[in-house]
Amino acid sequence: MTPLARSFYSRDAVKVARELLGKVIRHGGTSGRIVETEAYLETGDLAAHSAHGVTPRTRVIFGPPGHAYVYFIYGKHACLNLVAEPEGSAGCVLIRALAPLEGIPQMRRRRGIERIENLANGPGKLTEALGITLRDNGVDVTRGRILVCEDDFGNIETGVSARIGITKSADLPLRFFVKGSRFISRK
DNA sequence: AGTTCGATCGCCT
DNA sequence: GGCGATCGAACTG
Repeated sequence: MTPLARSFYSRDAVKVARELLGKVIRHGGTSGRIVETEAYLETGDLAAHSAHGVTPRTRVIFGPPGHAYVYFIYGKHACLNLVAEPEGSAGCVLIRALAPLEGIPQMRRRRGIERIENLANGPGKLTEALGITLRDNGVDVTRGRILVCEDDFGNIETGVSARIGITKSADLPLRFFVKGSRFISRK
């Protein structure tokens, strides 16, 4: 399983979000297939953390593509993004759900539940299942502790919808998911 | 230094 | 389907 090249990420964030479906994320002994993503854009997107420019938190988003942007939300959860667009531009992709592949017993222990559909069917759940924390912010996902690899699955039927859980720029069709997957966070 | 608010989750009814 | 937990980032003064 070869990691995706940096050139994969150095493109339009919408394209990257779509094409990440079916790819595999690994961390430690755990991995999962991406079944749900959301794109966050540099322009015309008030929901993006980067909407108000570079801050200590958002600096990674403006940095080189193919790195992890991990942020803390609601006093509890870490969420994983992959930085897209060339360095200096601010697109990124939120990973919202995974179909668990390897290390499922460890994921069950970390999550404290059994049901496989619920191990990684949400942005806060999948970081807990894979053991990804704020310390992984800025990691190079083409060669670091977190790796994103080519898939060997067949064609994917892609669904599109508005993004989940936001109030600003809420109607843009920037959520992508594997149609019919049992592992997505919502229909 | 104080305030507001959030790209969520899980428990409760 | 509704809501409280929980805390850091960003903004205000």
